[in-house]
Amino acid sequence: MPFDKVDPKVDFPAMERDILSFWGETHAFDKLREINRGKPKWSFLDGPITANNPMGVHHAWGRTYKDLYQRYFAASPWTAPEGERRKDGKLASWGHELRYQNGFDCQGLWVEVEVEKEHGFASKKDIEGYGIGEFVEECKARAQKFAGIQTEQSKRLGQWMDWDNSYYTMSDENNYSIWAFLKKCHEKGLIYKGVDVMPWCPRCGTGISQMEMNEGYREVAHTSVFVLFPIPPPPLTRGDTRRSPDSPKEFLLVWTTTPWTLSSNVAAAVKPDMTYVKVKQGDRYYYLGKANFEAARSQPVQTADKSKIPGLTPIQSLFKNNGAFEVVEELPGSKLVDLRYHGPFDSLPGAAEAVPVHRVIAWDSVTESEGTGIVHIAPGCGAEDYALGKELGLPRIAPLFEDGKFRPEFGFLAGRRFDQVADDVVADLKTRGLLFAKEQYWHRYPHCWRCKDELVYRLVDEWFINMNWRDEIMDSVRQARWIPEWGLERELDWLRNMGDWMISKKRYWGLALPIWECHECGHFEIIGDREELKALAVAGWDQFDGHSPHRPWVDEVKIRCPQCGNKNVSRVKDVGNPWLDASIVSFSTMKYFTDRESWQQWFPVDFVVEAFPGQFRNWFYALLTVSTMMVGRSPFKVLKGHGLVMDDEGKPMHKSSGNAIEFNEAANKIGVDVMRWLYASTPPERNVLFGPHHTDEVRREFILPLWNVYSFFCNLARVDDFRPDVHTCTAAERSLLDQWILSDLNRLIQIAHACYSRFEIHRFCEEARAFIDVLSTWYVRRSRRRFYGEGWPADKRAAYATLYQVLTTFNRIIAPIVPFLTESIYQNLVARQCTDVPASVHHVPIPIADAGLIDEKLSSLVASSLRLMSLARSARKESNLKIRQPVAELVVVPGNDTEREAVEIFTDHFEEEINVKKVRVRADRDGLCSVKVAPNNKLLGPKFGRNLQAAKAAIAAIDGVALDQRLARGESISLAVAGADVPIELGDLVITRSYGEGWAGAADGATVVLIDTRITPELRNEGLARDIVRNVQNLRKDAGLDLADRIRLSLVTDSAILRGAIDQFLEYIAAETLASEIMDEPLHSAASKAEVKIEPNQSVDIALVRAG
RNA sequence: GGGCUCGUAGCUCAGUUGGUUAGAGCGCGUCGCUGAUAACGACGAGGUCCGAGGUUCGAAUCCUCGCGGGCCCA
Repeated sequence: MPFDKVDPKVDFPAMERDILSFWGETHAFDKLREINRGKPKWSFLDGPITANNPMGVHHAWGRTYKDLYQRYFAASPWTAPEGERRKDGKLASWGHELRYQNGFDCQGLWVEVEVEKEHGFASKKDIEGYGIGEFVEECKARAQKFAGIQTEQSKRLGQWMDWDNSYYTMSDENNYSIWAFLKKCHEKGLIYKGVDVMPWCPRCGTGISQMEMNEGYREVAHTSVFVLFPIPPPPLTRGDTRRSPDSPKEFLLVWTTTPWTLSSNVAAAVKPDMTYVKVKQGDRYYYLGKANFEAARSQPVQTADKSKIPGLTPIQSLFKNNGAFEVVEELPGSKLVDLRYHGPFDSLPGAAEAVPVHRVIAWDSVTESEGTGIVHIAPGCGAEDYALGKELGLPRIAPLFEDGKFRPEFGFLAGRRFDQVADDVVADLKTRGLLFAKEQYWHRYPHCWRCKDELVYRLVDEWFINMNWRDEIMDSVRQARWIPEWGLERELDWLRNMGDWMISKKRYWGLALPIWECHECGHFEIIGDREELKALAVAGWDQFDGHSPHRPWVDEVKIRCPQCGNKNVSRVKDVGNPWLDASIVSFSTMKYFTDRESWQQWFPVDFVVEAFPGQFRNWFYALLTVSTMMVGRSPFKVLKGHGLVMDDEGKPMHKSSGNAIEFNEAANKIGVDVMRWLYASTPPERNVLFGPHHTDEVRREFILPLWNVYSFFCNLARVDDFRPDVHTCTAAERSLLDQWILSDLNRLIQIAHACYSRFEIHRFCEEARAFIDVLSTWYVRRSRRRFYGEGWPADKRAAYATLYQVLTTFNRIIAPIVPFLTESIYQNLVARQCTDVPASVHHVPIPIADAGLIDEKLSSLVASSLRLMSLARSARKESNLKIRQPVAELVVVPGNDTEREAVEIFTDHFEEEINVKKVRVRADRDGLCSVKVAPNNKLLGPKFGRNLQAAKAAIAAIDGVALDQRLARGESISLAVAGADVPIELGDLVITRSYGEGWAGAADGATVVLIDTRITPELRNEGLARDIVRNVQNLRKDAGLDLADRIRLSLVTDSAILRGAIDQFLEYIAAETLASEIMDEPLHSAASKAEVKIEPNQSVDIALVRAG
């Protein structure tokens, strides 16, 4: 069957869609699995994608890696790079059996938030009013819907996966598996219910874990206040009439950025070894830190628009604003400790517990740089405050409900949200004379990562896994290979610093924590699976049976307390932290609980790959933790992380900033092969910039050159009826360039195996790009005339056979990266031409290198000639003679033996490429040039040390030409510096040369290339003839003529010079332009004609028409 | 606040144990080449190597201190 015609201007996205249909119709993926069934296993575990929105292009990076490595190992030789070769040359052992299981992350707050948005819900009350069951079903449906959309998008990306077998973290299997894990933790006594002050989202009504909090910091302004804590005067002594007992005149000056927490003040902290001052203003005395008092202050955050953020007034200036003051005493903080004071809101019933215990306490974390040096402590409202209060046994006042509103016992604050009371707190303090100053304070404050509401620190009950076994997890971490390497240290660092794992969330859509807690005696049970629950159930099983283990159904089940016999023990209302859902998948999805034998064959997995921002503390962490608990080892052998996708300008892509690119849009516009190549070629630890600029570059520098070589080959092969099985050649028939390109090809195959198998694909991409560049701009460029002749002489067969082999082999080794393009090429070049070949390129084993074809010497000869060629072009440029103008001679003074040999071997190529009549090699430079001598500091530095400057001066005085000749004769040279004669060697000097009349040159290092610039009349005529040929060719092309069409050509000119050139080179012109006839009179029937100015005042009228 | 890391051309980035005139790709300009090419080639313009000190004959490179960005932790 002839080759299909290849359109050089192909529509890649359309071609990709055709290939997708082809794969579908031929069941190409199923076929591949069939081929590989029973082969050694290669195990990959997919990190689940959040099934909550359609994919963006940033999802495609990781998914490109996942697909390309799976495609590689599905067709790789077992022992890369050598493999095993059978007698018939085919690979004996290749390919692996894979699982191809994709994962969807379905449960969690992010889905809830979207469903809430659809209904316009503002709080948890709305959800409960709507019905938890309904709500949960809608969350399920949403996850299902977007899993479907993402599946279609992933297929478009080219991912070959067992889509019908995708796992969903919301599945019963997954949820019950987590129950088993939690039970195991409980058996080791690691699960506990903790009270903690933690970040809390009042809108979502849930605690926010440490890992989540890190994602939500934003810069905001808060009203901060300087507030006075009055110090009650000591009891009156006899005769003292100056003070009245109920109006204190001494105050602690306290600063806080969260005025609402003053309602819950318990203590005030100072640093004992810090210096404090007592400042007198009017009849009042104020205590505060000395350094704090004197320091300049600045906002912790800056924005681009500085005018938006006012500076902070130094405390000293705040005093100045109120009139004269003086520092009357300096004292250490320790003197303030134990001082009693009146709290700012002691009259509120809710604060009553604290009133009798208000005092100054010692705390080392107080700083001289922030606030006043006296810190307001509210153990119910802040994490550090809580820790300190716990240590000292202080009472904890928790003023807020779940929704962030004050409890009724907080007087004028009752029922109002914490973030809306600052002004009233300030006003109230002011009325009572306790406000010293207020200001707008800019800082980074945590916000809910999903709904963006401000977080608040709140005293809550949550469930935790004690992580005191972190050392075991660290051992697991060390079992894996981390790419990039620093990932290992990063993960260990996280494990060292992390707190206990908070696994509860006060929400609706998620894992139902299997904790049944008895409110009579406080005992709690952790249920390990559904059967266990059924066995323990004393009520509610019927309502639950038939439902997934989710709220609200599972909440119906009551058990009997094994400790106190209470028959009404309910599940805690909490759902699980969503990272639990994804943490278990190396067990749940791989059938640890249901088919242990199969699990053992796939675990630990060979490879996982995900974007690393966040995952060190999320999925990687969760996966390692669970696996270490379950089986005491890392669940993966190799972990690869990659960076973020940025926009064209390097800014992070965000839906909200409007620079995110939808996957579908990009796929339809630029095609996915381009996208995949861009991702594969980016070093994983870097962020990738994604945008028209970068995708165009990929298309231009890789995809198009490949396509062009392919279309060049194919379109010629079609006309010539090339048959790969018939038109073969022997090794001896191959030209040097053929041997060279096969050598480079085989070297590239070696690199390919090394890079794929070590998961360093970007290195291979760079090599492949360089290969295509040199194939296109050198091999094909220099070989194309070999394809043009009639019949099948040996050289033409060699050219065809070689390029065919290069294209098909190269195509196979890049196929995992660009599966569409390569399938299209394979179908045309191989599948349609040969019988008994696999139906898809992805069914073909990836070839191994033939080391016997690798010729390092030849590669360096070609590299040298490319370098010389470049120098020669540079010399031509110097001569101002365009390349169409032939010149008499090219002289090369080689810099080394390889260059000498390259010129001798590739003389023909030099003549054609540089358009010279003769190429000559000269051994020496005598008489060619003048010489300049400069010092080589690298060698002379150590030799002369501090006399280097003097040595340089001596060298500047040397006569270059004489020195050059002496060196060429091998004489020794010495330099008189600072009274000593120091011998000089050849390398100590840098020698540059310039050239004489009639020659133009270029040099690099020891290499010199010269062009004879003297043009004889004959050379000039030939140059003009080439100009004419070129213009005729343009006209042919414009006229839409086919390569092989013959023409009748008319060349009319009144220029004697051009006439002479035409007459002299008539045959040459006719041959080059396929003109069967050249006339010197107008051709009136011509379809194409043009007047062309060859040189100033030298024009020719060209007209042509297809002959016969 | 602590740790890590980065700062080089308009942009994205190389730059080896310190050593000649600091490079590449993209973009820009000039010229050239082309019947596979949406290309390609030659040349050119474009640099406070973040700043200030120090070590050294010599610093983009090593040291110290700043400034700025990123990441991680608090």
